Amino acid sequence: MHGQIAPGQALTLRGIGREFDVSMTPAREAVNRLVAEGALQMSSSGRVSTPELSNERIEELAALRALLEVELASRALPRAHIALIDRLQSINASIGDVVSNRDSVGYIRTNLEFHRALYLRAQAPAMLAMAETVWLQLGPTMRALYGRLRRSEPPQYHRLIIAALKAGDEPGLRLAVRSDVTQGLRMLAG
Amino acid sequence: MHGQIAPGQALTLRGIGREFDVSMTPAREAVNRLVAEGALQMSSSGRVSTPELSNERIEELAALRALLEVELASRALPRAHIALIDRLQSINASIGDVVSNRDSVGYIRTNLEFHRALYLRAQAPAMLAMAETVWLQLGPTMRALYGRLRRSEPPQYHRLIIAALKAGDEPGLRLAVRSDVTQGLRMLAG
DNA sequence: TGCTCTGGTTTGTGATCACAAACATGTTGT
DNA sequence: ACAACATGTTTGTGATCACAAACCAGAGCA
Repeated sequence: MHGQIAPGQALTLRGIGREFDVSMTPAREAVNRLVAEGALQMSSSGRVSTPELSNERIEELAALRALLEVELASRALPRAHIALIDRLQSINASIGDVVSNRDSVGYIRTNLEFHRALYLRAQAPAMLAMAETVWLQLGPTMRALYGRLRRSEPPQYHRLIIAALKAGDEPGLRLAVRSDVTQGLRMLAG
Repeated sequence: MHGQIAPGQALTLRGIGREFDVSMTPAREAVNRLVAEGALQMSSSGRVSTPELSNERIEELAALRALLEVELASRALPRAHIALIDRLQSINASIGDVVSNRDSVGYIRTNLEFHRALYLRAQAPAMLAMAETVWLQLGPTMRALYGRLRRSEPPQYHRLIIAALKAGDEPGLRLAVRSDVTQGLRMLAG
């Protein structure tokens, strides 16, 4: 999810087992779960690797993010108190740190932490789980994205999201979330 | 997905293995995948069972169905030729057969087949996969639903969906799909 | 130089086993 | 009568093994 593995990277059960000092069995279980969620792809012969997403697939997943996350943000809006907004601003500030360190994994993780903190207030665990499944599918690709656009500051739309939350402006919030979610990925697919 | 298992039904790895004449290992893999997709729940001690969904969860999953399936139908609309509409009408007719046989599993399966046939035209595999994940989570609950409302005819909204497809009426299609998807589940939750 | 075959090696799969935790059941004590 | 306990059984977990399929590199040939 955090882009620690590049797209197309092959994985073996014995290799994963060695890496985490377990036998093949727990590695198999973990891999099976990730395949079920679409985070890893499995060839007909059973070999697993991180997926290399086509442009069509990236656009589809971006559309899914927009669909799900706009709804989650909308549901979180009436429950968004000042403590949440403070926390979002704090997370957003720490994105600046990782950005200056050229830490792509840290950037992705902190960015998703921003979104998750907001969506947790929606009280919609199944919907949040689906959004996280999409994040999981996009993880390796987001790493590649970060390599292309050399960011120097936190995402601009995060400020708009916070502003809309403060103002209780639902249409503005929906637009801001949709923009934030599709912005980067559209560039990658194009 | 088809409601063959009632909500709250407990499953054991050895039991599944016996039922399908395999050892625990393939049963374990299948169960793990289904747990990852939310189709089965696993207690802290590792016992698995079909979930008994709370009303809040049912409403959330209904909202997810509406969100995803309205989008899928909308994407399928420009590609919906006469052959697809014929097929949808054929499937819809066969719902009448299973309904008269009080065959709840057949009813659920045919109903989902109707939706899948439409959504396949959307050319959005990731989105369709998410919709099917929701169906999977709702499977046991839909069986219980069928027991309460004793249907005597195909879903009324299926006719509206077909009519909207014929007319190329996107707003009408969205409304019809949303109604069809939320109608039954709302009754179950209420 | 490029293609095909052919060994050896790697890899996933399913089965089986040992073990500990959890469960159910019957017993005992108050 | 009821609760606490003890015991025997069920169950999931992780490890290991045998095996077949897939992969890969090098040799041979056109």
